[in-house]
Amino acid sequence: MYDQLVDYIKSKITVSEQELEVILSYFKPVKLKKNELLLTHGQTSQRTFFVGTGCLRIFFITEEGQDATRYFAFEGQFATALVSFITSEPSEEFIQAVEDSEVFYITHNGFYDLLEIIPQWEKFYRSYLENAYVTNTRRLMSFLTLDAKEKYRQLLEENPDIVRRLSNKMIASYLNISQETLSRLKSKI
Amino acid sequence: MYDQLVDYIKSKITVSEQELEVILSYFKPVKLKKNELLLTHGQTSQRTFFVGTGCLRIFFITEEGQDATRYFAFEGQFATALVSFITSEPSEEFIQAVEDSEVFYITHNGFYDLLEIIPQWEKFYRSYLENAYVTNTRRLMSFLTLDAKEKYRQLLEENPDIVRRLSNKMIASYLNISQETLSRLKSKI
DNA sequence: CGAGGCCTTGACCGCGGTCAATGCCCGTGG
DNA sequence: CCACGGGCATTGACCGCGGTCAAGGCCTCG
Repeated sequence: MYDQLVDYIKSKITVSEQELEVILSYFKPVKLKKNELLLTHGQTSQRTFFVGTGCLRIFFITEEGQDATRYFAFEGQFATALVSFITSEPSEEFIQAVEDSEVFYITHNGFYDLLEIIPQWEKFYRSYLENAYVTNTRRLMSFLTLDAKEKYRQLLEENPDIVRRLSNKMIASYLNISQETLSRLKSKI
Repeated sequence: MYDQLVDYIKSKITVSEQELEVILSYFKPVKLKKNELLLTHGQTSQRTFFVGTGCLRIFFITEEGQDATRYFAFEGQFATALVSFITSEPSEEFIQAVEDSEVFYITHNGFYDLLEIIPQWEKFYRSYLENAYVTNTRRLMSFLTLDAKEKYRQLLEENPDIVRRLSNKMIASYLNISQETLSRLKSKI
């Protein structure tokens, strides 16, 4: 049941079996129903999640009440409201299960304990941060350069899963366009 | 002459004098004229820069030939085309001196050597990545939620230096609005 | 002194957002 | 099992933000 998580960790760093056990002992499983929130605006992000089955999304709500999705995490991916996790300040972002899901979490304290206990964990965190940075920067560049249609095209190419699996509402929120515009785009393609 | 750099490093991590010397030995100074490029599109980002005097900017050019600035680094700040530095792939981004500048650089290889040699350097990199991530994510959120006027207002509050010191062209590029729009905004405030 | 770059201002217009109406699908309870 | 209600998707009408194009003035540097 922890297999996916083990595979993921081993794909990033080299650790002994003992170390692996220590690492795993910090992760706890949780089951989630669709739409359940793991973190809301104003709370401090104290946990990082690994998705076993289902899907989580990280999003925030603008002053006008629209939601904007920053990230979807499917099976085998990590996710958290990273800014708040790093700064320990109240989070702008929400974390929500998009479908019924089974996830594992490690607490912020646990995560930082591991940085002290397991030398390789620092490398794990490095890789996590690097990935998060690259993903986010690419996303920033897309928003600065692409119009609605181009954003949708890019999504179709680079993340067809998202389009296949999620509702228009979710997709529109991820592309930061209105549902109506997305609907019109789809009918034209 | 290396004082600023020393202060910066000491503010981030605790190192012995010997370690500090090792670290500094990896940094080389360069003088730059205004508009000089340190990296252009298609090259791999092999260096990270620390600004002693002057200002660097990181930007990229869209298909329509507009430039969009991702980051300004003033005195006492680090800067690089981080995505390319991390991935070792050709950079989308350019690095340019906005003014006559004096900077120090460390090469990608040097940087990774230090990760092996100086245990604390891993922590330095961690802090660097965390900052870069937080900055970029906040920026992404601004672009998703604010209109032109609000972006300008936010800039005035959070980075008045940029407004005071740089040309309208630079500011507009940073806010990702046209020079004309910025000009109209300024006249209204 | 001339040329080129930057800033400003006006005219125009297109992308994409909002509002509203309608249809569809699905889950829930009588 | 069917009826109803609520959420999601589609489509049309409208319009405003901000971009482009163009002209004119100013400053700087060679």
